Amino acid sequence: MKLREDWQFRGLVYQATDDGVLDRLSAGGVTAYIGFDPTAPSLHLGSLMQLCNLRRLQMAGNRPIALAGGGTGLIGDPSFKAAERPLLTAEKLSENVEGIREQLSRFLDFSPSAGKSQALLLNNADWLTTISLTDFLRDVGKHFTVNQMVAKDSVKSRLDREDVGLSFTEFSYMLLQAYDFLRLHIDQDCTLQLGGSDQWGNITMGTELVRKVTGHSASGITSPLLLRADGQKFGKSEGGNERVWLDASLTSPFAFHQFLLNTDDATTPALLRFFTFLDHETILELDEAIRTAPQERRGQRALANAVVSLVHGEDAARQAERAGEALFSEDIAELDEATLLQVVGDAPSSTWSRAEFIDGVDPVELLVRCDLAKSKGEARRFLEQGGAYVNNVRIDADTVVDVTRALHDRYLVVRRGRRELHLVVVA
RNA sequence: GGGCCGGUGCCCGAGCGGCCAAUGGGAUCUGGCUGUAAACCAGACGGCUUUGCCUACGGGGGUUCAAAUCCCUCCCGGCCCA
Repeated sequence: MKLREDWQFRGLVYQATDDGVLDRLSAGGVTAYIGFDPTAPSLHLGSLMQLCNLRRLQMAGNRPIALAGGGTGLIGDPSFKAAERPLLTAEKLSENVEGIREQLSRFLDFSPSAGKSQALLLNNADWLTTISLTDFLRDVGKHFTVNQMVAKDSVKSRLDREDVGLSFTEFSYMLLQAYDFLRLHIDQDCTLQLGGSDQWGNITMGTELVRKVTGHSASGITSPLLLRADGQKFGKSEGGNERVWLDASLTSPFAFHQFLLNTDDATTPALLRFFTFLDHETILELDEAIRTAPQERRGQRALANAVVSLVHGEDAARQAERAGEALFSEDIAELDEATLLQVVGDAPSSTWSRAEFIDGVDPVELLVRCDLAKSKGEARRFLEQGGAYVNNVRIDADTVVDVTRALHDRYLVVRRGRRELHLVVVA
């Protein structure tokens, strides 16, 4: 299977600078890079597509470069952002870069045995923090007009806004990214940059700079923006709501698995294509299963298992799946101790002394102390609305939670709503 | 530096002296239906020792019986001018 056909089947290409680029990738031997913003100590679901794409092109015999934005992160990418971002400190950034390095190695082959397609991780802080301002303005800035920079869609909304502006710092970002491409082209013979569709403007700045400085042609490919069926962004939300992280300590494999399992029918076929390495035949079968027997959710199951396996390993995926089944379709009180612990194993837990349960614990306090409610008011609300459960039995504000409710005489599985869990161990 | 406009709850955005913990929309959350989905319906959505109290409308100060609302000042943002 040629990479070209595979990428077309999966719909991985949103825009490309030229038609030939997929053929060159299919032939192998191309060096390509994707940038990752080290704005957090872990990559999240939004980066997963880019990770998969790097992996795909490496498997096709090309050389992937993952570029950590330790330098560009100091500035902040304004592309399609509504407002200026707070600047991160250099220390924080280098910490984050380390975390990301770890995760990348699960997706890419960094070992010498990969030969010519051995993956590379670079940090643009290495060159961006050392180049002098005057050199930069002469060597890079000279090649672009403010006119064309202002015309970019990625910054247009910010220029039109009446309440917020666009600082020169952020405006310069696109030049820094263009310079990255130039450096990688000169130092590593890199001829292709990939990214999300929001990166199109930045990528074309890079291909242009490479062409102007070296006379060589460089290419760019963007992937479609991941959207849920209702048009919302997928896997994260700008408003600081929860993201789905690839780091197991930030998003447990169980939570990750559950998230994917709950993907709506309309979005699942796309995610199977973007996030998995399943063959085409299997994917088409799953498409069919989603259409004809949606209640079985075979597509979602395959998606969740494939992605969690990829990110956390097959054992973790199996365990997450088993935990979900036990939690949602079996009577939790029937489980033996070992199984129960496996099921709720990676939920947050706390240990309470037996003495606290002699007279029973106030349900309000229980929810708050289990971090399932942010305040007592919120806890009362959950109880009133019927959104609180102990061992899958709904409780209300008058329920006495004492040790007689404990499973195996020591476990209370406290749940809020559909799937927020906390395990209380009675010691 | 000057002129003008603006800073309200997670976001947008009303309010412009008391009836304001603050209309409305979005997001979010809980429940119902269902397939641990979507759509839809219902409810909740600052905190507490909850018929009341406390904290909140950029920060500080003031006027007033009473301020998100008026005045002063500082900080921050936008537009225009220098």
